[in-house]
Amino acid sequence: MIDAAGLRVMKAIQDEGSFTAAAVSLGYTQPAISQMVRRLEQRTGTVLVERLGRSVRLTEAGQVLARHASTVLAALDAAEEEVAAIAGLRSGRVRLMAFPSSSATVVPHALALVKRRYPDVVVTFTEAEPPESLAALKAGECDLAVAFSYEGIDLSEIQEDLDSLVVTKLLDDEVRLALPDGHPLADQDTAELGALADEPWIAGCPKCRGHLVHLAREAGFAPNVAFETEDYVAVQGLVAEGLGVALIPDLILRTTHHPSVRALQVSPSSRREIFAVTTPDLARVPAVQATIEALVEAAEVHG
Amino acid sequence: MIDAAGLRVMKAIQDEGSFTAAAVSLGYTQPAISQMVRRLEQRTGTVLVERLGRSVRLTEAGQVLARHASTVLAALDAAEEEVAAIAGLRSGRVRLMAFPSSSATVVPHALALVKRRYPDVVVTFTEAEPPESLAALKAGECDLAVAFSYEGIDLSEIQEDLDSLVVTKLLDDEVRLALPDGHPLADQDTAELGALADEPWIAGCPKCRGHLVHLAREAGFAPNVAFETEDYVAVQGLVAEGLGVALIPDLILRTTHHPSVRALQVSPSSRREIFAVTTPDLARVPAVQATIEALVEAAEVHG
DNA sequence: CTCATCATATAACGTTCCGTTATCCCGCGT
DNA sequence: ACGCGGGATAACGGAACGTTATATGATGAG
Repeated sequence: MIDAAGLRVMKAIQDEGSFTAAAVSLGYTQPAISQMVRRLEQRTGTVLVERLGRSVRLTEAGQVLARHASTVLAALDAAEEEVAAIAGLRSGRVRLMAFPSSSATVVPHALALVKRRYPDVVVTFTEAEPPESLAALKAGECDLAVAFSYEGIDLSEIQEDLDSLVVTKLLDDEVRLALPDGHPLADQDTAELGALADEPWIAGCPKCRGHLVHLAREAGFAPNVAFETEDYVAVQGLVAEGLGVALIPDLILRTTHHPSVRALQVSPSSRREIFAVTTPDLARVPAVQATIEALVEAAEVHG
Repeated sequence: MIDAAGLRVMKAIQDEGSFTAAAVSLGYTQPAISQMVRRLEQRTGTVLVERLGRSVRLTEAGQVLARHASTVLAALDAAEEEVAAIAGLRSGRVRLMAFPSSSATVVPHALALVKRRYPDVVVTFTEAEPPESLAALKAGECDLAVAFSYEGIDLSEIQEDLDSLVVTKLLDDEVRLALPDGHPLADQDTAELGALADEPWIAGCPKCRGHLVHLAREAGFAPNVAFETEDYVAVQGLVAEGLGVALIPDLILRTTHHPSVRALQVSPSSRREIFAVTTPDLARVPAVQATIEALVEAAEVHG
């Protein structure tokens, strides 16, 4: 019934004292104001201005509208400014979820980049393995996920999700074989997985364990998984003590490498892909875009 | 750029969880909401809603708009309600100016009527003689004036003003001749003015004095004005003491009639007209209308 | 007192906004 | 596989709102 434009006009009339002056101050022509007032008057069913010969003056009802104008216009401006701030990266929030081994390397670097460039953009960060982070993304609990997929295996499995999501490749992460220092193969650069068929294995997260099983099957054996932990420091500790061997992504080894653990190339080589995932809508949010860009740059450094 | 309708839509989407539900709650169709959101998004240059397969969810920027919606809509509703209250006589203010002798009779009665009918309409009241009250009306210092004009004299003089004003006739007020009790003519019902050519005269307000002079001239003499006061109680006191004779409007005599003062009809008879005056714009303001109506009714009682 | 001037009102017109109906497309659940 | 619920899109009509051109009325100066 009554809108912000009407209030703005009434306020201008009160401030300027005439239709013409109000029109100038609002960048309109005089008849525009004249008609606006007439429309307002017939909508509200009241007289809003007194027409004196030379100038005009607001009636009580007109003054009511002019008085409320400030409130409404201020709130409207505030809303506009807040949105503009988000659009202009002077504000904004990104809820990021990443899996543990990325959160030690690429992610902190990217967060630092974002913070340096856009100090007022807040990136909140939660650790989560790919299945949960993607679920959270779809549930609207996060805006951006850093996930991985072992090449050729469950990539196609997630693919069904990925076609409705925006995926940005960050880096390839070589999977290496971790052996204790005194192990017979420890001095080699490369080892075939089949040569370790009889060793006890130490597995990481469920997804990583799945990958191990897959690779082992291709090498012709079913691994004897003696330990299971998501903590790769613990994995390396177990390996160092000679309690088993493990597959460890290179990204982790570059961060924390136990001195008594040898890391060999696996043959045939296996890698996991790490990428940033978000929804098509969120991909167009400036703060999310900025975070993805920072992740890409951080990945180049760590690649 | 951004208007109240847009905010209302964003809030409805947030509250209802889908475009369709929002459309229903606002009484629109679904495409209307869809387009509204699209327009808002391209105007602000930001993504406002995430389209998930089944439902939608607001982005951060969208939430900002939804949050501000309450403020804006509340202020808008408040403004609308206040104006409606004025239109519905549940509120409103009338600044009334009336000349002294009316303020003792018709005006208080009218004010009581207004207060009884519309308890929340406030009528403020200031005493002023016609020239000032009409000036105040044109200066915007009052909304309604109760004025008088002696018939055939300055009526035409004010007429130039009155064609641009709204005049409502209230009543005719007979002008009577006040004589002291023992005066030779005191026992008559009627007296010719010429018979009092040699008496000392007591004049009221400037306008009344003008009327006296005018009537005397027509009767063939120039009155000897011995006293001049705007207070008609004082006038009657002077008359009672035999210090002079006076013309006094009947309206006053009906309120306060000095026991030793005789009031005769004047021949030829003379009356003053009492009317309510306002501007064409103000005449359409409900509270002003109501006050005029009350004045008319009060005048009928006092007529 | 008349005239120039300034301000509002009105008429006529074009554009934009914003709603509608009719339809298509997609994700999801049976 | 199919139906259904929900959003997007196209086409269209009307109302809102701006413009220019012009009339009307009040005011102040010569």
